[in-house]
Amino acid sequence: MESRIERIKKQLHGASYKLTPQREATVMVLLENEEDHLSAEDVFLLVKERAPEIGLATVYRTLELLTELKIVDKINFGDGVARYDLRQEGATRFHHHLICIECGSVDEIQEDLLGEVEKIVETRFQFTVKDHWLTFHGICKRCKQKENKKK
Amino acid sequence: MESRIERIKKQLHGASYKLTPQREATVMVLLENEEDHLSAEDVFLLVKERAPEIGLATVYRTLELLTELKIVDKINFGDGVARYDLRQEGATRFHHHLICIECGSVDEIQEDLLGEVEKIVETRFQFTVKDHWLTFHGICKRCKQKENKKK
DNA sequence: CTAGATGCAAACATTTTGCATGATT
DNA sequence: AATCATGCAAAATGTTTGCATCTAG
Repeated sequence: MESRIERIKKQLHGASYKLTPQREATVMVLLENEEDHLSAEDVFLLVKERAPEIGLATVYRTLELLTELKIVDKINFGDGVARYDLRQEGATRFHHHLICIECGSVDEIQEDLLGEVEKIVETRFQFTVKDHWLTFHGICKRCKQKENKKK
Repeated sequence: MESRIERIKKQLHGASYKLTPQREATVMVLLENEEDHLSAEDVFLLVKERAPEIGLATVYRTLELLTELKIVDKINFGDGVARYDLRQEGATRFHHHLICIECGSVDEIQEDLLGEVEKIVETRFQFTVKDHWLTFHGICKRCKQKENKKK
């Protein structure tokens, strides 16, 4: 069984990009922090732990590369910082996010909830959907529980 | 019949903000370009036409204010620039966008297509939805017509 | 009259780029 | 060996802030 990291490496190779230690370390960091939504700076600091000589510019260049190859998605939650999120293997659409306006947590929804909605968009607006970006703002489960305990 | 601009002015007043000529000019520009998705710089240049002494910082401060009052929404389509979009009067949710990956056009969908999806999120993830942000990437009607003509 | 708003310039934060050096295929 | 990738520093971009001045209420 081939591991996820190996497949990503092959993807890089396949697109005729060199497999440098810096790129490898960056991919590893992304895999190990799949739950998080790391900024370039975050990735830089984590990569630095295992490859201290790496420069921030290289991280930016690698993340751009991975975005191009659709291995990661670049997201922007409104603060001025770009974050990078691994795409599920084989997924044709980006996953959804739940952002809590109380605690700032970001949860992911892997299921695609937009099948019907995309059909409507395709027929009613004659727009061929290639990808989607859906984010909900609201109150998360955990904060609601906290609220209830107070009462 | 009260005009939209007057109601916005009252909202400003109501929140005890002063109604300066600069703020008025900024709101006018937003109303006159409701279809567009103007950046702060865009707004600045347009406001400058009618109030040449205005400074960019004031535009930023006004746009922040209007965002706070939910008169406009601050959006980020992935390029590093924040754009500002008037919210429909009385709308509790932000409207959706269709971004064409061919020509870069941004169309708006005012109808709320997410009623059912929000219900699922509320029950399945116990997340109370306050607002949503939905963007589709794909090929717009116009670009598809151009494609067909070529054949 | 006074709190709040403005314009300007400087500061900030993030991201991009130029270039000489270094490493991968 | 040749091409592509890297690190560093400088530059570019977009946004925010400090402060003296001004103005709407």
